[in-house]
Amino acid sequence: MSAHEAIAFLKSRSLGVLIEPEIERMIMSGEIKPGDRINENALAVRFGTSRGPIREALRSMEAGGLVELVPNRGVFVRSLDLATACAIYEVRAALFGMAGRCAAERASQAEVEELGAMVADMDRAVEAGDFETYYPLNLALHRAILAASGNRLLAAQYASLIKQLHLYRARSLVEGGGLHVSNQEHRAMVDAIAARDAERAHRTHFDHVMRSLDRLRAAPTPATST
Amino acid sequence: MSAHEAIAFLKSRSLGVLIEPEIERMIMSGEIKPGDRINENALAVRFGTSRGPIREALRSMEAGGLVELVPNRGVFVRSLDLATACAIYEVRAALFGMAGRCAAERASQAEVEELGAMVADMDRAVEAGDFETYYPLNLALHRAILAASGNRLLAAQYASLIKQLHLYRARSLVEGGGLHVSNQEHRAMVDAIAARDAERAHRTHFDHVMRSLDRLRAAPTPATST
DNA sequence: CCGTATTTGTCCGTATGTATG
DNA sequence: ACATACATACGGACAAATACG
Repeated sequence: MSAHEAIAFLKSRSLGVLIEPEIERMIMSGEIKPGDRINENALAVRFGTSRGPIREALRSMEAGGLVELVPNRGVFVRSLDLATACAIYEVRAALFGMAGRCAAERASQAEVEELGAMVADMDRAVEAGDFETYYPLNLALHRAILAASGNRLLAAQYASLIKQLHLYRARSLVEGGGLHVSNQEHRAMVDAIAARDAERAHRTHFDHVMRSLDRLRAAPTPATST
Repeated sequence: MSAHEAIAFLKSRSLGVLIEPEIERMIMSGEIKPGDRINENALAVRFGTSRGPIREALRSMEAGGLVELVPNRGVFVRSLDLATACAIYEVRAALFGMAGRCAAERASQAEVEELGAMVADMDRAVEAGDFETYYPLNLALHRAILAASGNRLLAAQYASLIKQLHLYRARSLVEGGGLHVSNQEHRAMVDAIAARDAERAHRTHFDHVMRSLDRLRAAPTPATST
């Protein structure tokens, strides 16, 4: 009875825990934008609860870096400037490099083959010029590498950073620009993992993110429109 | 008027924010131990507030990895097993390596000299066999390197990991064992920063933590007493 | 510069779920 | 296995601070 299981799951969790991912989704989808103030009462009526669980969820999200709590003023969706985005990229590079190292040491053979298949799919997407397919594949590859690292904390921290990067207004430039030329970097990363070469995996994964950081720094002040 | 400033500071913060570091201190000092359940009512009467701010503070601490919230059961001080502690060490190594790299690129000359002085102090403490002095110097050196990295997020994440490591029951073995022989590693780290050699700084800092991880893994199941 | 309205911060009461005898 | 005691989870209301006219 999946219905009973679902109800049991719902009842096994506090409302705050259930509400938190919903608010996250509202931020990620752009329904609420960086800099916007979040009205506790509005959210409470929207979710049909009181303000207590809302406040708890927001408190948890503050620790995750998605919102800022200003005393007696309210909670604001965090807005990242370029310098902060670069700082996040540096941490991300460190974590991703470590993920590559751990994956080279600990990934199962099945995981290695899965990574190789993903890069092959991305190659085909690049050949076909199909960036609508390439972008989610890119995200999936990164997630798969973090999963293959066998370090849950590493994966969680990395995922948290990715969420925070969505709060950088000009992120479209970074996401869109130059991705098609970087699949050879993906190939080098997965090759190093397949060769069980921890040092090379570490370096290729680290450099991959650091090159993205270079592009981010090089990007001029972007046009804010669209 | 520091008194007025203090009062203004107190009033500028919500109670939950003020209570959070107090609960943290109770955990760090051992007043509440890993695995213990935290009674919200008891904390509320202790701090002279209602349970609302307590719950908010605990919710924030959950995101920091210090406590676990079990629905309808309560909050428990997190208890780390060896595997989780090792996972934290891996993330810590990644962050610390990046901190060394950034410090080599961005530390001010004054900061470099300060780091050198700290290592010299630690050398003298080792010579004198004064480990009561050595240990806090060791912590201070690590903090100074993170500060010199110029990346606030990096420093915050690293500090969070150090807090979490206090929840590993057998940490005394890691803290006490083999520290006196590692000051040559500190010397190598600071030398690399002083030479502005980012690659070497990255490697020496990374290896420094990874060697600690090796000692942690090599440590047999410890005696739980004392 | 002041009064008003809105929102946050806090407290308390009640219900539900868990643990224990 | 049942009933009791206890702690948590939620809702609602009051007070304080801020923003606006």
